[in-house]
Amino acid sequence: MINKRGEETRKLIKKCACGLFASKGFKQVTMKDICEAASLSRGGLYCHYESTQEIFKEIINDFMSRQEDTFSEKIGQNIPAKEILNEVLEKYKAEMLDGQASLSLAIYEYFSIADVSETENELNTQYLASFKAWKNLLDYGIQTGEFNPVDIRPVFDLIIFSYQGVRMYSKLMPINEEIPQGIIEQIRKIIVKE
Amino acid sequence: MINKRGEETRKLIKKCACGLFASKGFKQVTMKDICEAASLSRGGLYCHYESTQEIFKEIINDFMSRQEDTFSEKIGQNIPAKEILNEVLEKYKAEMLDGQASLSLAIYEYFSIADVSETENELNTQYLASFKAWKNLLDYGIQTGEFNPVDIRPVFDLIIFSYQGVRMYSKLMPINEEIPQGIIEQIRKIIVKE
Amino acid sequence: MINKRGEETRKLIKKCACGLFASKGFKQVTMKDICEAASLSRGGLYCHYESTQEIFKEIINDFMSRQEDTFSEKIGQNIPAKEILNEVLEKYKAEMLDGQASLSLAIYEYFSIADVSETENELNTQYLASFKAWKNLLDYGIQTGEFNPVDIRPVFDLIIFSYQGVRMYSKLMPINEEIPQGIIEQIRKIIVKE
Amino acid sequence: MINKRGEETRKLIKKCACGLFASKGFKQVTMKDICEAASLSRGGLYCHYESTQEIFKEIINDFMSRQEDTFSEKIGQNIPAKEILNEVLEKYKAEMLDGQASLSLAIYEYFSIADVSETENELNTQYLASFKAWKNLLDYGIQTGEFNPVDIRPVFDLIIFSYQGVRMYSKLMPINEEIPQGIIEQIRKIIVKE
DNA sequence: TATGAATGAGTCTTCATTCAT
DNA sequence: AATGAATGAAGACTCATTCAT
Repeated sequence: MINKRGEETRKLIKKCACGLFASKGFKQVTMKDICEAASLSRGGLYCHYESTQEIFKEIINDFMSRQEDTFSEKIGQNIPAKEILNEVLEKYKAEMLDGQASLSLAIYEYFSIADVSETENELNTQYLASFKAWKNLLDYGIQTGEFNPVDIRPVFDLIIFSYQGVRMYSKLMPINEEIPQGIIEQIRKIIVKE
Repeated sequence: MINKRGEETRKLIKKCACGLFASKGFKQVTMKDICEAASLSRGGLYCHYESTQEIFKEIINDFMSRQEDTFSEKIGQNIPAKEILNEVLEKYKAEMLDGQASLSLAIYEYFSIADVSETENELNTQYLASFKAWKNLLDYGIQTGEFNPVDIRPVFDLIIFSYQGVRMYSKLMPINEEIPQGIIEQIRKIIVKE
Repeated sequence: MINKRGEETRKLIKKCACGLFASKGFKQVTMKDICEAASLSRGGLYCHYESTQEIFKEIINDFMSRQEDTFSEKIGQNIPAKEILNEVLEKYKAEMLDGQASLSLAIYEYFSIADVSETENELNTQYLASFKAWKNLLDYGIQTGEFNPVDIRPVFDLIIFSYQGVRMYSKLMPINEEIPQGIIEQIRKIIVKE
Repeated sequence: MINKRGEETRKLIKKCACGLFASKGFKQVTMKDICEAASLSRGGLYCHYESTQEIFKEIINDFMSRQEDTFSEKIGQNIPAKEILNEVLEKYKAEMLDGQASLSLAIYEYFSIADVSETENELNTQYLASFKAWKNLLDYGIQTGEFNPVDIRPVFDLIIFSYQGVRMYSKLMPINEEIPQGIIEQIRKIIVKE
């Protein structure tokens, strides 16, 4: 209760900062930008965060903690693998198209700062978590006979990196709907039987 | 040649700057960094280039002009499509692994700076040039019966974006040889008959 | 006593601040440092003191009011002059050695701030008070025949300034016991007969 | 020749900074103060010096390198010890009176900054050098029979620390001529025969 | 061409100080 | 009395950029 006001300010800061990071990348955003966006004084911002890194990290953590392994839940409900796959591919497609809202560039910049990447390779962690989820889905689909018996790891890599590649480029050149559409169809072809 | 020495200095500047861009990205490199790396005085550097943007642009242009459509030459020599494909995939694989030398991050940063991307979308140009080359190769292979009659555009997208995705990540997390290897094999499977 | 708790807090603040002043000097200590040292909030500290100057002044005043003319009391008890002298010289020696606890540097800094030294020259007041005490002692010793008939003022100056000089240096370079020991022996030689 | 302009600027900076340090102490002087005093822009000052510490250090070094052991030269010329002593004591007296021009406070502050005093205890070095010079003089005077056979070290300490003590106080309270005069006479009495 | 001194703007960061609670 | 969020000013530092030489 006592720090309710503080918590709200922090949320506001993160919200404003998130918009800035999405549109400008990581390095291009300064503490000054953020305090202006949040209508806070210089010192006021420093009450809550010491640096853009700290703010960004918190945004990323909030975001990642919201990411759950939705596959396993659906697998437990015996939803057909094909259906789960379609759903996630549609989601990926939408994200590939939404270049402006994406933090991709900021994330890449952030993780390319030396001392960050040394300590905690959260990107790798996220990659592994994502792999685990996909492996579950593919194993499940193969077992139910809906999917081809593909090599899971390379197929996953193909999916994830083409997805990331497009997300990145979507901020830099016009990506029309055909590109993500074409990519997810290729992926479906590889995975789904027939 | 009165400006021979000048040309050499420019080359030196580009070489030094290129190393900096590859390791630090675009924004993180300052004119000061470059003149220190090239052992030039502040004013000396400004005799040749006005900004980091100008230097970077020239580096990129040099690089792109070196990229030629090597496929068409080989196709003209009737080299088997499979062989040409293998060669380029091996090259891609090597590049995916060599994170440090890659300008990926710098390129993304550079093109994400608003006023640049407005004027001249060189990235899109490069994408289209690359597509043209691959289309030639795939058409050729399909015609000779070596390749499956794939949908050219989506297959190309899958190749190029997964390649770019890995290149980006190779600067941010450990990419072992399996990943590129797995990806190019998947691609081969899609393209090559049997 | 309604402000008992307030008085305790003030004492705590002074105690913590005193440690900071002794180790860091005057200017180097901020209100922020003090509230952290005293585990008080910013606003909490301001309830009691307006500035570091105010705190420091109170510390100094407390300290000075504790300094009483102990000589005159002892003289009244007819304690031999030699004995009184020995006692005070031993005390001085101990203080010269205890560089860390000394507020010397902070005092110098504090009094060298223009607007302070203009108004109230407490340092001079203290000097004069100290002189008065020593004059009593030396007169007494000379009268009892224990001391040489020295020129009181210059001898006092020699004592007090060499004492202050060593105290200052004891914070800045290693002062071993020999230095204060040698100094007080020289002083004794000057003062005490034979 | 090439950096003549630069060298002059450095001298100007040191001159202006020296005045500021003498009147305000060390910590109270900011880079901003110095560039204003020297009519230089912020960046211009940073071209030459990185910090007030660096400037101060250079001032001190310049000053110390000007300090030579003038005693030994005069001893070599067989100038009477008494005369040499008188000369140096007069010099000390003048310095004790000139509180405003003195860097004492600044020096004390500077050397009380932790990381400085750790590495290089120049104050101690200076103390030892000064002792060596005085030892030569006193030995010489004792040998010629002009001086009493005093204990050299404690007498030196008495001289040097009372001198330093007065210099310090001369910035903080009114020091009239009597004080230094009285002190040097006491010292003379101790040292000189009769 | 090349040097390096100088400028000035921009950002970072730290605090004294205030104020609603 | 006490909290801690917020303000705003001061100072540090870094660079892009210019210019006399």
